[in-house]
Amino acid sequence: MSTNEAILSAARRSAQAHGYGGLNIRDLAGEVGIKAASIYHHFPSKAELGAAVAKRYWEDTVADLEAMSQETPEPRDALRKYPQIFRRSLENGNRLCLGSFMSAEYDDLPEPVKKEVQTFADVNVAWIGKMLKTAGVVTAEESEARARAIFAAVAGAQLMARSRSDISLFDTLIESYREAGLLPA
Amino acid sequence: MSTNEAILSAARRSAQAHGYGGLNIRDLAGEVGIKAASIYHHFPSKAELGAAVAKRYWEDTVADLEAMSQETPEPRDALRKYPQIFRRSLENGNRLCLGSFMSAEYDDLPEPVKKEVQTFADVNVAWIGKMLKTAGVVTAEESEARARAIFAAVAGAQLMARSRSDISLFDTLIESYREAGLLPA
DNA sequence: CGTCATCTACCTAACATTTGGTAGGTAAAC
DNA sequence: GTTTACCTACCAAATGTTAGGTAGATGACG
Repeated sequence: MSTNEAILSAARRSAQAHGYGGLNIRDLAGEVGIKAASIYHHFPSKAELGAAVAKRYWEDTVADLEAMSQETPEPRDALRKYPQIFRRSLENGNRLCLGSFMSAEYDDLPEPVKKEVQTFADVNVAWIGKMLKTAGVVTAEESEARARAIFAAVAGAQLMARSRSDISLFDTLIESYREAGLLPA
Repeated sequence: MSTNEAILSAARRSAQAHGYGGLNIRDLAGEVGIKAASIYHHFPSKAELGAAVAKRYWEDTVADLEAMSQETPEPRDALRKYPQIFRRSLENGNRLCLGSFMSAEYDDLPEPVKKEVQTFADVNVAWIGKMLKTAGVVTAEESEARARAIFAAVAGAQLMARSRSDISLFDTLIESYREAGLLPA
């Protein structure tokens, strides 16, 4: 793994735990095993690093979602697996979805970071919407609105589970969404 | 309004916009119209101030919820109004529910603040659960799980709407929850 | 009633630490 | 010999917090 990638991945982990505001150049450098000043050899500023992290985050998410619909061609089944993406963050050190954390911090985010955060939500909603439409769970007109609702609800579930450090709470919340009819059973 | 209350209310507004980490003693003092050092005449530390803010926040929420079930005795109708509490934060300067913001920051919160954040979620879930049970929307055993799901979903909707600075998005998300059957129509 | 001590609510001034960021150097790779 | 990848050493700003002081209100007491 190149140093560049090591920085991006450490920064991502930190940002998922402490947010953009809590992301700290010195600690970040320490985790990568270099000095703080060396970070600036790879990224011109914290803002640009943050934007790069957020960009890579949604790109990885797109890849995960594509892999998911490849492995699970039945859109209903793929949709059922969707919450796993958020679950994995919790498994991985009780971390939050970067998009959720940065949404909370949104007003204080540098402009380039804001853009990428928006895109993260967009790609999620687009994928969910496509699955809904293909599966015929709801009408085509409703599918985008429903996709947004699912995305927001799953993010909320992750937020709540995290504050209790309780992954099983996440599971029961998702199960409740299914029982209520928000997610396909 | 006493200085003490002025501090609490300004701190609350700031924390709802920037989080606990983004809450800043100097700026806070500036908004109240006193100097930073004077804050420490009223609160021993930022941590204790944060805890006081969070405590007052859920106390106010309890009062709002009680008023709501007084004004709207039919629990189904009261439940329908529940999202308004979150909507008001968005109306009031695109602010987030303090509980949501602090849930995101949870790992970095001082201990006294953590406790109050938990309580905020508890009182919300308790109220929603009581309404569900009284209204008979779901079985008594399911009502707590469903209450948690509703709380998490509404918080998620607020988070998403905020990052787009779009209150109407919040409304359509809530409407989607109703259509899907998560919230009573 | 007057005066003296105490308390309240604020202030100025500073301190230590943490932060993002820069200047300039070094040593190996190409 | 230029470029790459890192370093040491520093800076300026921001942050939570403290020390110590002041002006006015309050209350006790001769």
